[in-house]
Amino acid sequence: VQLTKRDVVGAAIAILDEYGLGDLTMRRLATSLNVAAGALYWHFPNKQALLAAVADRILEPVSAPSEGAWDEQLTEIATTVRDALLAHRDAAEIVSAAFASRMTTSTVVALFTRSLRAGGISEHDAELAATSLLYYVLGHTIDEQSRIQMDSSGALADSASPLFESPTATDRFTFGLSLFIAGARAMIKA
Amino acid sequence: VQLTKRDVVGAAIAILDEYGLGDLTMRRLATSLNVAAGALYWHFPNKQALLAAVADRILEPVSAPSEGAWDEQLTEIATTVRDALLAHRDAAEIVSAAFASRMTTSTVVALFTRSLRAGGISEHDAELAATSLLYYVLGHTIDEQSRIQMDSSGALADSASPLFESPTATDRFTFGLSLFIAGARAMIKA
DNA sequence: ACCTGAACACCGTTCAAGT
DNA sequence: ACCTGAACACCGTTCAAGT
Repeated sequence: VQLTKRDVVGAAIAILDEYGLGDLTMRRLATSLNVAAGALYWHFPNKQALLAAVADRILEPVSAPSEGAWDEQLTEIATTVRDALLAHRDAAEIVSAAFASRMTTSTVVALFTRSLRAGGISEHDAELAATSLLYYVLGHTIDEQSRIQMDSSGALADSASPLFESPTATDRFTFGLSLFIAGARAMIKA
Repeated sequence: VQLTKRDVVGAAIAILDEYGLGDLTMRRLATSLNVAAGALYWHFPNKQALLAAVADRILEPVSAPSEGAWDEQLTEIATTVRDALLAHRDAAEIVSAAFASRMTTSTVVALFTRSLRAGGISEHDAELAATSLLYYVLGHTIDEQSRIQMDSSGALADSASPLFESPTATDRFTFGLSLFIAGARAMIKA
């Protein structure tokens, strides 16, 4: 059978979850697909493009928020994004790089922008605020996820999955999120 | 003469400014110092530690803010950090990685925390807010700096330095910063 | 104490040639 | 159209041996 882009991305995520980004090399990935390394370059122009596809797949579960107040929608989207990132090892770093390289097709910024507009913020300001919020979510989750990696040497006997959400990390995330929303609310009143 | 850590970090920053992070390899760095690659490993245990030292050097110009209102202090610190990052190519990425690896000796979070405390926020909340703000500053500047790199192919005939601050980028930065400060202000009133 | 030379075990990417 | 084999030009890191 033939190799599809979907297969390649799936295998990449499998390596990611089991061994981490440091071990996600083109050669290793090719081996796990029983294929020569060069074969990957027929499907993707380079590693960066492959990682962008991985980032898109990671963000796939993020969808439009449920009906509700704009601030509740922001919270829902941000939480969903964080959950999607925590579901795969080093995902925050990969998605962050994909955004920086502008190779992702993700719509998270658009989702944030729409909810902020619903709150009565101008299109221009909503876009700026949306990217600011994304910086926060990515920054927080990268930090959180790198801490998980460091702690994994100290082998904690906790949940079944190695990728669990620490309750205090969730609290810290929620705190920064509400700080942001309070700022947006203040901007609306002014 | 002998090689000092300071020399190594200085040479690393010189390569950074001229060729970027992608070209900052241990071998290239050693060559620029007229030394064998192995010599670097007498001064630093590994590349990560070297980059952490580079990050510390980049943040050296960041110092305590002048006397004034807490919100003005926050703005001053954040602006100084951004300026320090924009002064060297790919600096935001390096500093971000250094923070994630917890190898930096930088005191920026402490500076942010102190000013927030001066505004009347509890120690606990001030620390959380300080890291949130740092995530924003780093996220924004990484994005901004990666854009500079992409544009440099389109060769813009602008300032003398290739590392200039785009006025609109500064506006965007200030917007997110004031959003954050508005959130902090709302928290104080509550 | 500080550095060299040479090696080890890798990388991403390209490309003629095969099917 | 899709993939292999083999090469090119690199990496970070280690370590005996030198001074």
